[in-house]
Amino acid sequence: MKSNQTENNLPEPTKAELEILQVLWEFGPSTVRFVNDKLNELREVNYTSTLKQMQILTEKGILKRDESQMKHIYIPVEAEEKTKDQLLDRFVNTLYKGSASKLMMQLLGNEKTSKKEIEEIKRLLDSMN
Amino acid sequence: MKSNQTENNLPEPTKAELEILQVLWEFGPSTVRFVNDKLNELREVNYTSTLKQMQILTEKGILKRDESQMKHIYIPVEAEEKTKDQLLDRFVNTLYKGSASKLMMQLLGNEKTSKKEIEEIKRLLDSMN
DNA sequence: TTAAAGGTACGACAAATTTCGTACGATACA
DNA sequence: TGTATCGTACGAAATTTGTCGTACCTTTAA
Repeated sequence: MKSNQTENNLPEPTKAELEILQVLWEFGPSTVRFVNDKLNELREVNYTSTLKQMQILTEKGILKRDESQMKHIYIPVEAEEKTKDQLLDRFVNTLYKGSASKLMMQLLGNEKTSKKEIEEIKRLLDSMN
Repeated sequence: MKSNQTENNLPEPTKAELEILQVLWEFGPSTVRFVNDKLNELREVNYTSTLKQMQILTEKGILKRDESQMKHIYIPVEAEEKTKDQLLDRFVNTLYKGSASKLMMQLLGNEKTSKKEIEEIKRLLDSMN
């Protein structure tokens, strides 16, 4: 048996799970039906597939749900920022040995990062002082 | 059938594949034995498992190999920077809707990013003007 | 009061990824 | 020259992840 846990003991969200989290982050606590509809704007997914995923996410402790009504309402346990922090952390560690500035360099060297974005970042840093 | 391709048509490296790439990036072209030994410093892996992975990576066109000797030498096809660019790009798009500055904010808000790192980033930006 | 619509539960299947056993060829050297 | 060692090839098992069919419950409205 292999356990796939982050340092604070939350299982790593998979790709499909992340898709669901994104919807919940964007639109707040939602029903399976709502999430499934959103997903279907991007690709075809069966309702029960989404349902199953959300049930698994609940088992894993990534989502919790309000069962007081027939239409269960699902809610992320951790705040968006916190989960993203974990993912970012893992990403930086994996690819850049934990060096944020290395990641930055990559980002700045990347042609996809626009001048406008760079200005934005500069402003951000200056305002931190 | 589901194809998992990046925009420039390279299959996405999986987790285990990434581990192998890291070793090759760090130590340069290597034999399976060498890579396997490195991996085993982190976790137990069977030699033939690593071999198989590297063969798959070669089939996918992510690695190429020099078969002129009995001990084949494996080499990444794309430069480290390029592959990381792709991964970073995907990461930013997935989690931050493509906004590099949003990622930055997350990075700066993250307690794991040290003051020293932040200074480093500032210097970097200033030197870009 | 029943049929349709919409909900959950859950086992089973499918696909992708990872790991490994076994076969067998090369090399080294006692 | 034979046997231990080290290499590759490759099918298949194991695991993880993703999808779906079916059963069955609840609500709604004719």
